[in-house]
Amino acid sequence: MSMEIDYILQMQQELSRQIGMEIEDWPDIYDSVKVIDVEAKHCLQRAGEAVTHHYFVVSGLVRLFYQTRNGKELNKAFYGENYIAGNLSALILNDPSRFSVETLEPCKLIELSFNKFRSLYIHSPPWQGVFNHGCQMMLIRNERREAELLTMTAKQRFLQFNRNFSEYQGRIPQYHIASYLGITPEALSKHKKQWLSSTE
Amino acid sequence: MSMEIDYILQMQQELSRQIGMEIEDWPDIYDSVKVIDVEAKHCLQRAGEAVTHHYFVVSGLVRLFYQTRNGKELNKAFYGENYIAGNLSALILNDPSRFSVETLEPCKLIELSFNKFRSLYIHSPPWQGVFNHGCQMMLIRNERREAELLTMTAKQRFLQFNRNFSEYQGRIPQYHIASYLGITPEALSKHKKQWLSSTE
DNA sequence: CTCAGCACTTAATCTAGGTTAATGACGGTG
DNA sequence: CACCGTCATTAACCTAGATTAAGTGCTGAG
Repeated sequence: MSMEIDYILQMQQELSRQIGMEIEDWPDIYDSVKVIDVEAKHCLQRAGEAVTHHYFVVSGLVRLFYQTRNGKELNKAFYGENYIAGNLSALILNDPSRFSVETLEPCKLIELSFNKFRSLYIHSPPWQGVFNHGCQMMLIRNERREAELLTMTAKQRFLQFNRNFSEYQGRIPQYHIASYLGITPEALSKHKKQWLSSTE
Repeated sequence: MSMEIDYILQMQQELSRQIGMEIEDWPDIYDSVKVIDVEAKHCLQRAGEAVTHHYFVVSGLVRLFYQTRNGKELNKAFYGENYIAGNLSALILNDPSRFSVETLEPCKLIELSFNKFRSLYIHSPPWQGVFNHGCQMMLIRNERREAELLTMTAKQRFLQFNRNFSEYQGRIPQYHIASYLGITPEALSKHKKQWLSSTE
């Protein structure tokens, strides 16, 4: 249990750092937070269902993905250590989730109650800061992604991916990378060598 | 000049309505705002250049678009009456604009100084509200767009476009619609009838 | 050790949409 | 009126990536 508190303090420090302000007075949230360990390939959230939790990643790696009507999965993002795999659009709109969330590795996560966070981000200044900063970062990220999907070829997106996600180098299976790029695993396998060897 | 004030009041009312709060104490901004009329196809912002203004659309229609290195333009969004064609990512990152802005029709615009808005959104509660709400709406919009680009075919995106932008029905030339969808005008022209006639 | 399952590769074929280029249909202007 | 520029259409051909279908290699459970 004292371990749990350590993780929560680590999260609060890390969030302070990310939003770029020193925060002293985090509200006590021990009652609405749980540190959990889950195996790889564990489903944390299913698209179309109501959101019950956000997840701060203490260790491990998770992916967010959309699903097409014919069952294909398209990866939206990957979140590793010290990031929150949250669902801001669900929080803003109070809608069911547009995407699913699944672990790629065994993970240690801090499970934050969705409803608790809803009241925190309205009433508690530090969490307000986390929320607003989160919205800004998501906006930037999504805009960059929009530009990539519209203006770049699969090859360019692949090279860009390697730069953007170098910190997760080797931890994301190739077929999940393909899915992030919006191409098939076969296409990525076919072109990979050529793409990596060519300049530009 | 009294006309100008009318437009600014209209803008403030409209913004209050959009962010869902009654705001009484808008700061006086008459000195950092200008009501301007511009012809169609007028360039308001060039990608890669520093942002100097945001634009509230009093009447008319503008488009935001990315540019590829080989000169192709990919439309990002269309903004009509009562929307702000702003550049939140530039504001957040203090970076040059990622996209260009151009009028599609003769427009009446309220030109808001970028720097003035930067200080307003930090210090003035109503503009803080506008900024935070704007971030949230952009986040939602961009996420929806990401999902569309990843999971839908050109046909599905076209039908979706007609639903989402029905308010601008007939005001956006077809080649700009194609560009928004991420296909060529020729491809849209070729498939349009079939796409519109088929169910789903 | 063996087998099953999963990630990845390879290759043949198919298709949506791109490219190029020619043709029309307007609408504005001299 | 004739001319031009802009947008839409059409058609012939091309290409990136999808689809399908075998295969390979590794790993982990029995």
